[in-house]
Amino acid sequence: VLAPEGVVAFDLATPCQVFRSAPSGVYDVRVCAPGGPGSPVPTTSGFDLVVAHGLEAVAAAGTVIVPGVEDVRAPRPPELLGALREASARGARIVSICTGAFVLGQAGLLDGRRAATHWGYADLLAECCPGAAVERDVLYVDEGDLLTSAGVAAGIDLCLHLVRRDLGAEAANRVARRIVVAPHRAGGQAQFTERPVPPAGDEGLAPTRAWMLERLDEPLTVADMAAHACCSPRTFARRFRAETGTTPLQWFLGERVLAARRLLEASDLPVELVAARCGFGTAAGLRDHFRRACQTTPTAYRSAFRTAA
DNA sequence: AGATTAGGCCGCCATT
DNA sequence: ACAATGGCGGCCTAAT
Repeated sequence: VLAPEGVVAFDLATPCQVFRSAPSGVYDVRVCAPGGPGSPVPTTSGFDLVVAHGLEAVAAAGTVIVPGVEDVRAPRPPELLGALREASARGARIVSICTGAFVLGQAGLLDGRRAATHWGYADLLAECCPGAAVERDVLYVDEGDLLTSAGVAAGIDLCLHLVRRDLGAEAANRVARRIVVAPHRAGGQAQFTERPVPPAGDEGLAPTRAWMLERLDEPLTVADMAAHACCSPRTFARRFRAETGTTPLQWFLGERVLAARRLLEASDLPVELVAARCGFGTAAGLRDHFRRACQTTPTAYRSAFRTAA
């Protein structure tokens, strides 16, 4: 995604590649499983790549990613805006990174939708695009067929989110490992955390988070967590937000869902047991949070991503 | 599914 | 003066 000139998003070992058509500045991403449609290029990852170029590619793409633009006010070519509108109307996923949201705005795709952009441009976007509900403090916004992200790094988070949705948590983790970034930053996470660098290893609350991860299946309360961190619940919550950008419970629930996804992908445990292992008291609880995070049910997710053992 | 209840979150403020 | 803390009350979310 960071590649400035029409090349590759992640790298050849990942299941996702991005191309840019030179004149329009439109990226086209294809993610496809082995044996999928298009002109597959074999890779070492087990996933094939499909190469596509130009505005014609937008007409066929399942996902179109619009990268950041420098002059956000500059009017974009009408043929580009038209191609984006058509793609969207036909059901393609439209994605923007950073200031790419301004292009979507010009195409009218943000009206009535929630959207994110770089923090330095949020006010301007709201101004240029009065119909859009600009979310200022999130890494990215997933509206299903419209996804927008804050700065470039948040664009990586968003793309990982896409890979996770398309190919499952395991594939996303492989990509994350390969490109050396954190495996999962949820979209709702704040753009700013009080500490510029997240405390690594044994600093701050990291040990407590590690401790929590080992107890995903236990009904921990914030009071319990605070006790482990040796401070009051109030202070714990405050420090937690400063370090992670979320609240203790939200982070914990997110990790539980992630664990559930991994279990669903890698095992045949009944949903009831998956729920129990991941700290959801009941399968209903799991379904509830699962739907919220993944827009599907655990069973549907499993049948889509269960890796043949 | 809907209502009740327990627990979490956050602004505010006094205290350290 | 200043920064961090922790308790309280009210609103909101999650669990039952």
